[in-house]
Amino acid sequence: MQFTLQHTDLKSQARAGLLQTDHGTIETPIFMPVGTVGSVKAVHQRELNDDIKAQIILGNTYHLYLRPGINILEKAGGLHKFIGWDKPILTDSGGFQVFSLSDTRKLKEEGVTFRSHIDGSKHLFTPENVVDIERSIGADIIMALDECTPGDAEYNYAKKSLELTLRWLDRGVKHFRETEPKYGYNQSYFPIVQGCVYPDLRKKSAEIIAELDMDGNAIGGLAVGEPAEKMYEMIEVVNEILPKNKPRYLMGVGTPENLLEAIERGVDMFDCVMPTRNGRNGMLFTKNGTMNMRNLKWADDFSPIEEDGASYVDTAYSKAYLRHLTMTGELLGLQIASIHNLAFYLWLTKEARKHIIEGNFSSWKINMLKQISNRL
RNA sequence: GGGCAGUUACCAGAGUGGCCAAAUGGGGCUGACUGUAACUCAGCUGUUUUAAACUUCGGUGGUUCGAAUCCAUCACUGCCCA
Repeated sequence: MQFTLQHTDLKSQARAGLLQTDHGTIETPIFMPVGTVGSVKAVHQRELNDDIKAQIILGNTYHLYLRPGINILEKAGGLHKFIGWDKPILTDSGGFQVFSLSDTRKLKEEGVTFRSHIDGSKHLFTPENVVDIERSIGADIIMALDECTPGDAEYNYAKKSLELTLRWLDRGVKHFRETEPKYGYNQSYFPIVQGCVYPDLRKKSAEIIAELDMDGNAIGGLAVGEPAEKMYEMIEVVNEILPKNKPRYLMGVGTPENLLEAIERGVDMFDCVMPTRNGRNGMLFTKNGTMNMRNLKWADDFSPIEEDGASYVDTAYSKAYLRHLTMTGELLGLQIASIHNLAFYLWLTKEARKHIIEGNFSSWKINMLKQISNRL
């Protein structure tokens, strides 16, 4: 994998780059749609490709390991083939499930034991076997197993949690270097910076990770309950240290505003369930602000979903129709909202990239922030 | 014509003397959602902007300290028998 920095903004840390993988080149900054169990919910691969113009999507190790299981994925020849997607894929390690399924997991030095949310069966994830599983899934970018520390964690807990994550990281990197990809193309292993909202922990974490000199680096444990200002502050602290010639991936973030603020602070890659999940729940993001499609005011608004929106669905359908689909629980409503939101997110990062290259990112961002903060 | 059952909020429907502005579900309104156990979750849904109070349970009249609940009567609806 190769990362090329094309432009760096003069007034900020924002950068535009190219990330080359064996499944194609990714133009950064980039938003990556989340396809947890091997599908971006309610969106066809063809729409993902042709309409949304996704360049890379996510899968999740924990979920894919439980279903369909590693055997099936190996028989299929890897996730790309299984799902019919020949562009890059990134898999999260299950670190987020350590956080989100905290009721059914136990952390130990060796790794983390989960109770399956499906049948209650017990499973052990270790830094090593997660690498193995991710080798079997065959994503282009695979993530280290970490503990995603809650945003409101006490210092002592955050410190211990970080130390465990770092010990896991050592083991994971070692195992990654000792193993080979299974499907004839390269995989890159991204370590994850933790440290909650504590600058010294974040610094320490970033320094150790910078030393490893992996193909790219991730910032995790943000947008998990801490104030947005803290998140921005942590990004600044971390990006001061993480190598400039490697892509930086801010995990699980976020709102359109979060994306712009993070891009300004030197982040290159994002993923978030927000465009798809909120879309399914009737919320639309547009360049003029957000809309709750269940609101009565759209009932007889026959204007396009978004005039000059990023997707064909924006002009193919009216607000009134989308509201109707949403209110009646029609599947088409989930599809339209998901396509719209993802197309908007991809448009937003593409536009950011364009303005970084043009050298007017900051003024564009200020204006954009104003627009997207509206409530329509 | 006779018999029986029924009429409760937007809809369906519980409640059969005080704990009832009235269960529950649906519908509706408004929020929330950040590396997806999420087509999910929360609040509100008689009126008065809150407190508190006021007006309601087909209509009218009555019994009672007190009625959605008991009685009388009228109206309407459904089912059954002619």
